[in-house]
Amino acid sequence: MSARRDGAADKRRLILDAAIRVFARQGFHRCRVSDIAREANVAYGLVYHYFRSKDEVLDTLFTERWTLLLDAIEEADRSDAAARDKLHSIAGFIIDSYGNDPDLMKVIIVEVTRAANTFGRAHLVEIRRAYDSIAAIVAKGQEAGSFRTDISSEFATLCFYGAIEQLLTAWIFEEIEMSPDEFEQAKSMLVETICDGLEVRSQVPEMT
Amino acid sequence: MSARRDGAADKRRLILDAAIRVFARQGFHRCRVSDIAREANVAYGLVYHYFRSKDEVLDTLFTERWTLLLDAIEEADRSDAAARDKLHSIAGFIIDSYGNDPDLMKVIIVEVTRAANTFGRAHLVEIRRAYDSIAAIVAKGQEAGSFRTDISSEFATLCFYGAIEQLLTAWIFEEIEMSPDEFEQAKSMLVETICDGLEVRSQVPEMT
Amino acid sequence: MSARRDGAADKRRLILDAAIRVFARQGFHRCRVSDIAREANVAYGLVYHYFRSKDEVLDTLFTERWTLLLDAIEEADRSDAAARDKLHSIAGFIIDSYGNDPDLMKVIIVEVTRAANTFGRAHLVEIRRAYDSIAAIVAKGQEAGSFRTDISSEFATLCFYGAIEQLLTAWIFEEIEMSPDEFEQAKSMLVETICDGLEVRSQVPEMT
Amino acid sequence: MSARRDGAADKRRLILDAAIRVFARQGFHRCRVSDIAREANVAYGLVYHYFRSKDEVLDTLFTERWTLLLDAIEEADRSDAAARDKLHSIAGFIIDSYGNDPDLMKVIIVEVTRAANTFGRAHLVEIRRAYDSIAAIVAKGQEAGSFRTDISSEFATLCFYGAIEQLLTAWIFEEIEMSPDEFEQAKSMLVETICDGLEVRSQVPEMT
DNA sequence: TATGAATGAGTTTTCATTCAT
DNA sequence: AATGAATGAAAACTCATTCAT
Repeated sequence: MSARRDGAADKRRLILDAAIRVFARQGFHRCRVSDIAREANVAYGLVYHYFRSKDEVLDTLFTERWTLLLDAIEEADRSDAAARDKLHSIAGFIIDSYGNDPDLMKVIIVEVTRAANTFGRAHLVEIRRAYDSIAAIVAKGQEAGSFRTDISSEFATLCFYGAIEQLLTAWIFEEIEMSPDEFEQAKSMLVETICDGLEVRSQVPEMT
Repeated sequence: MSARRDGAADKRRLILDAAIRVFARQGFHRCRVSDIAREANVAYGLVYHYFRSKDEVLDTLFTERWTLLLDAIEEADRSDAAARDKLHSIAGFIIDSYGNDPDLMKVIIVEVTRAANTFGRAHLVEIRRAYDSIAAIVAKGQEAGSFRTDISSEFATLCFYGAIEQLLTAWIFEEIEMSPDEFEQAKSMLVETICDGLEVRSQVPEMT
Repeated sequence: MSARRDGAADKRRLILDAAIRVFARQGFHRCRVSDIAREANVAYGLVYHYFRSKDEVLDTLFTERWTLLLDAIEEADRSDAAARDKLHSIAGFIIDSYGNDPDLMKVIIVEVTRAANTFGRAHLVEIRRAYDSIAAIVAKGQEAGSFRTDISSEFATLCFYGAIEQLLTAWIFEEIEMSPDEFEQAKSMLVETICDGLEVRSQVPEMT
Repeated sequence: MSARRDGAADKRRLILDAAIRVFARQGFHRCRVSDIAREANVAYGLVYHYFRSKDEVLDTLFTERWTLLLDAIEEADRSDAAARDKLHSIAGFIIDSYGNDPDLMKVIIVEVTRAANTFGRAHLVEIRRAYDSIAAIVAKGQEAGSFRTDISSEFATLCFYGAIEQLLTAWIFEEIEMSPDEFEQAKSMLVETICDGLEVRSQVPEMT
């Protein structure tokens, strides 16, 4: 939280980072606290010095990251951009998060966001807050006339977010290596799919 | 699998059905084998007479259902309908499955399909087979000229399936009660979103 | 509780008896559940099959025995004997209990009755019930004119019971071997001390 | 032990006093070293600067107080008073100790004197020394002809001390508030019970 | 003297699975 | 087929103690 002694090893951070790697590699449940400690090169008990429980380690990881996501969504919302572009920037943030730290995103998605019975439930409020913010963006797009109104903003949000998560899940589990270019393409394709749809537009040209 | 002694209580089925309820209620991990036995009104050991392990119970549940889904997808594919209608029928099958047996679908989605680290991984092949079949439908739509080709069929599939799953997840965890009508609407809105997109189509009428 | 298969080893009883020996030898806290299991020649988990926790094992041991004591006190109370004789029979019951099963009494006294901070507190109600019953006997003695009334029955009870417990504690920890005769003597001396007092009676005016 | 830098806060004493409160409140086992430190407003490690271990803190507390008791017994013994009065003064000292510092006496009784399996065993020698000194007083009373000789001095001591301890235990756990007057009464009643007995003396008067 | 981060051994409890009947 | 007692491996968590400043 505060700037600890510069240069000195911040063991708390060390533990958190080790946990990301271990959770990503073995999954939260298959990983013992001792695995985290060993990965962090730290004594067993130190994990409990900094965190009340193994759960709290994951909670911390999630909250750290999810806060950034919520900020990003809100920032996107505050801009003057078109709703479509706002969605692009949100998809972009999430995909870039994955690009920059795939292990962390894997943990967050697999262990929290999709773990509906355990941590997903525990963090339901925060997760829903993201949905709500996205829905607000869609709603403004509807008011502005650029988004259709026969599909509720909540429904649209589920589709949008569901598509993103499924995409990342595929990357994670198919262990697909993505190039920076491919990330950019994915962002665009995602927004195009959700905003323009898969169907070829009824070609008007022939009207000419 | 087969019709056992007719009329006699099929304890195996009893156990499977009890497992659905218990898994749905408590989650796979929070439920003990004894919970299943008690719910089924059956002796502890009988579960192990019919199933090699607790895992196998869930595996069985998943496979039973997923086979139906694969059949439904293939049947949809075999029809002459437009790609869009095929997608509608697939979404329809999944949503109806939820409508008819929400507990079972909850278990399948929460414990298998989204449990990327555990059963999701174990059933990756079967899950991917569904994706592939859907992707084939999309590809045919592209060949037929009704679906755009700048979005790969695999990518489109991820968006489509991700949207469905996110939708069901919301119903499950928000504990939203849905009427038959709302189910129908959801099917349509889903297909419309994915096929037509959220954006209002550039109005051509003025051409007239 | 019920008559289990006669002759067959009643593992529950086996565990309880093993626990008495182990608790007596090492003390409740210094003894691990695995020690009980090993002493009983039984698998670790079986202890938890029959008892919810290590605590429950001790609770059971205590309650089994304490119930007998309460019965003995009440039976003594119901007799027509003089208050003094009732006290004798209570002291007798406790001392005989020790004589017959010193390990069990050691456990009960050391781990429950004197463990004021842990199990003593948990069983305060039952312990107090014994005090109350004894006090009732004293009170009747007072009403009958044989016991002095300037010392409250509660106070008298504390002295009486405290003396017994201290006596047993000494036997337990000094590891004094007592012969049956000595036990009988102890009973009498205890009652004499409490009822007649240590001081020599004002000698013999009646001689004159 | 020694008079440390006068005026300066004697952290060692601070820790001891804090330990009394914490031990009394939570019990020795339920209290962590950090609880003592926090209660004393002192750094964690300082406890270990002054004491080798958590045990040593309790040992110190016990020994400090028990030494006073031993002194008091010996002083009583040295006086010319009757044995009965000596016992009164010993009971008085213990009861006053409780009156003046109930927390400390609670700790000593609950955690040491009655904790037969742990600290009671460790301090058996010192505890026995008190018994021996009391027994010596009784023995002198017997020699002087005021105490009956058919009850051994050791036995008498157990009754006397057991009664006192049971009394204090009741006060401690029933959380009975005692007034100074009641303390005085308790002292007298205790001695009367032990010396004169509970029974009404066989009335000789009628002989006259 | 004073601080508090760092260490790691120790134990209960859970529960899937096996097995004798 | 049916029962439920018996087995034992596995891991989180606690906390006394040490140690570097």
